[in-house]
Amino acid sequence: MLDINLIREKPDWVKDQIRKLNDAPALARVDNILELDRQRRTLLTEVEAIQAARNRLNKQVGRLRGDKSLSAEARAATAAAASDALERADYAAAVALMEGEQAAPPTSLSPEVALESLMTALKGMGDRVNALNEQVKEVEGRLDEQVLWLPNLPHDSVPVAESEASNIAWPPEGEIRTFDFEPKAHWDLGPALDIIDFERGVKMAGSRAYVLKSWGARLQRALISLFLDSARAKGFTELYLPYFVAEPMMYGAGQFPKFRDVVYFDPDAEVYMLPTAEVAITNLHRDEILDEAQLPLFYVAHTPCFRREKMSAGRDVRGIKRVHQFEKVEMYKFTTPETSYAELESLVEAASDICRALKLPFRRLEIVTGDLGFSASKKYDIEVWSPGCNEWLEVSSCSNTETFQARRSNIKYRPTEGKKAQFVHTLNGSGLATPRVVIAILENYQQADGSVVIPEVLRPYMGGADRIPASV
RNA sequence: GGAGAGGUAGCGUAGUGGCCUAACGCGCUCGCCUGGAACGCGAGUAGGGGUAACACCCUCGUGGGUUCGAAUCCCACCCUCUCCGCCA
Repeated sequence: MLDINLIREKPDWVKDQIRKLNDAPALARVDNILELDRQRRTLLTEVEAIQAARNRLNKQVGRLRGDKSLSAEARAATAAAASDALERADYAAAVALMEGEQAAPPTSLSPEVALESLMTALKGMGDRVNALNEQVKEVEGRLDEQVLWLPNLPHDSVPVAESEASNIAWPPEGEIRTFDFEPKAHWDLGPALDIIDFERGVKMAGSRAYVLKSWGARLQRALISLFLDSARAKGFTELYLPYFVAEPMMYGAGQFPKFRDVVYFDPDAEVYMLPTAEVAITNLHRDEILDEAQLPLFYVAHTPCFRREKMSAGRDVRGIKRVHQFEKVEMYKFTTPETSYAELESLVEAASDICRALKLPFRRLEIVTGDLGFSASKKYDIEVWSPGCNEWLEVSSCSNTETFQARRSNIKYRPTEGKKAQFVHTLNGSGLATPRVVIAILENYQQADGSVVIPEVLRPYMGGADRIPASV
């Protein structure tokens, strides 16, 4: 979420930043937001003035009724005059009369009647406050809705370009193997090795469902353990998380409202299945004020991820590259603003180190403004080479969202030097996502005889086995 | 799922319609005292909105309601604890 003060104070700069994202609908919202913000503040000024007057008047009601030093005539006069002032909506005069700052002219009304009329006037004032508060709520609702649709703004270091076609690929690391036979794609290798069963997966759960079997299931479980251990060795605290969350968490992480389409929802329990562990970890410290001394906080969690892939229907339909349910290990950092960009670099390195350990050829992709996505200020992807599919597969995406998620989730920290609490920066990065790593291992480590060599670093997690045998 | 008890500022607690502009204790910060500390004494110590800055407004689990006025009364919901039932 962007800071409304920033939008109000530098609207043209904000618009320039959004233009870099190539997001016309978002751009159009800015003027709308400015207008709603103006309306909101105008209404607030009015309602708060009435509330302030009402608070003071109410305090005087008890005194007017109970003060024995006041004569019946004086009470009647004050009540009648204040009541008249309220009729004219002259709140200042009513306050002055009730607080005794201003003398009331005599009245012919009885104290009872005058008091009754004052009560009626005060009631009207209360009704007016309620009506205005309704309006404030309505305007605020529309304002929030608009602001929640605005994407994060890019960091100055992000290359400005229109689309993903311009993403900057860093030189690949690791050896891209040359085969003396035609390398197979995983959708052929998997069934041949009897470790991926597409047909039975689809039978049970529909399109894009799959079953990992035997060495396939074991390979994935080994990878998850490797990923978690690798992060833990770098100081990340392991978490076991709920796999579903209540709606506000989806807003907090920036999934909602824009990506409502991609999540699974249980309408009875009113909970949403995680599309990524990032959603849960972001909200771990929701509504908290952390001490600067606690920061940075590093977390890692393995969770399944559930995505409807509605918007990608028809893309990557073969194999297990794009599926409704997959496993991911997610790394996450809560940092101060001063350190977040250095932490982003080390986060990408942490993901890269896993590819190095698995001896998979990989490259870093520097994401340009037009492909940044909704929540990131800066983003790098890690892609591994997949010789069977003949493409680079995204296995990690590392982002610094700066205060974007922290604002939505209300996560602050108190600086050591006594200043006011301010928003933390949050970063997230996969480390890594399977089954894409399963794909890469099968395709990169396949042998002419149909077997697949198990990367050395994984063998301790697979009972010491060094190979997935070709025949069942 | 049933019964009961609760939810008040970092923590613990008080507060049953206006003196709550939320008290007190602990913790924390600063000052005095001291050679330096402890003790003692004094002051400060939630968040949000709003303003050029004040003023001011909102928040006592959440949302409604009653009332001139609600932490306090009424209704609904959420969560925690104790007991019971069911259960991997």
